[in-house]
Amino acid sequence: MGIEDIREPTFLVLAALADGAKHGYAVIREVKAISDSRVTLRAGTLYAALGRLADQGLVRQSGEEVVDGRLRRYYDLTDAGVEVLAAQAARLRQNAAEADRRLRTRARPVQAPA
Amino acid sequence: MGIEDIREPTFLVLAALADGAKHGYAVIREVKAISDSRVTLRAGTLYAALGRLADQGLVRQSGEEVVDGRLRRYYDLTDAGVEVLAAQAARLRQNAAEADRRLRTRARPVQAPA
DNA sequence: CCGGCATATATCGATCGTCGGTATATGCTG
DNA sequence: CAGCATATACCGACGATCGATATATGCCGG
Repeated sequence: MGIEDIREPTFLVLAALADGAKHGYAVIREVKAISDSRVTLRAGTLYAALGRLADQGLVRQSGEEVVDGRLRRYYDLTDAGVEVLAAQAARLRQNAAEADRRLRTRARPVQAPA
Repeated sequence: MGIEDIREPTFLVLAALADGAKHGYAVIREVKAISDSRVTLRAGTLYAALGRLADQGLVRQSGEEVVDGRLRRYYDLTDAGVEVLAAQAARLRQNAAEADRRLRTRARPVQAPA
């Protein structure tokens, strides 16, 4: 039960990093933007997720920076992270398509005669 | 925080019921088929999920039947269940599309000169 | 004819990701 | 100078899922 089981918040963290390295707080903002404000990550969720993803080799730290006296710790996807994100995205697409297909079947109760 | 937070197993239960009423064990088989054998529901997961979804008004019992001396308890989506499933599917599609878009951005490192 | 497997339901403890809250610290703005 | 955005991090609680177990029937192969 490793990298297969990813919940939405963790998926969105990977997605937020997909276009380039970001620091933690920026990830929180980005996830909110990506999800149309549906998902607002808690700090606890973010740093726990980053730690887990780092342990799984999907994310790595890519430098630190000090801006306005505040530390910024940057994170980025690894090659494995890119692959896993792509695979997960495909899975979501597949699940959504399957659900839609089945809903359409339900919505076609009687075949209208020609 | 109610119906917004649906994990993959619960989503697949709703999807399995989307094309018509089924009994519990059939849902387990259907979910396995839908997901290309990626997800094999545990009985505990299924009945807990059905109970939760019934409490939320997304699923209802639709009759019982005895086949070969074994009880079959049928479950079906409510109208609300259909709506929630469709909304969740849209969300998955959106998340997947966003991830793909960002991965493509990453994959375009240098603009090739004309 | 009997052991094992598929069918079918259901409950229970353990695990673990997420939530909500708290802590700490700096800089900007009203 | 109070409050908010920025920025990091930890901790207890919650709850969905897992894994195991229980019970019962019918079918099939050896």
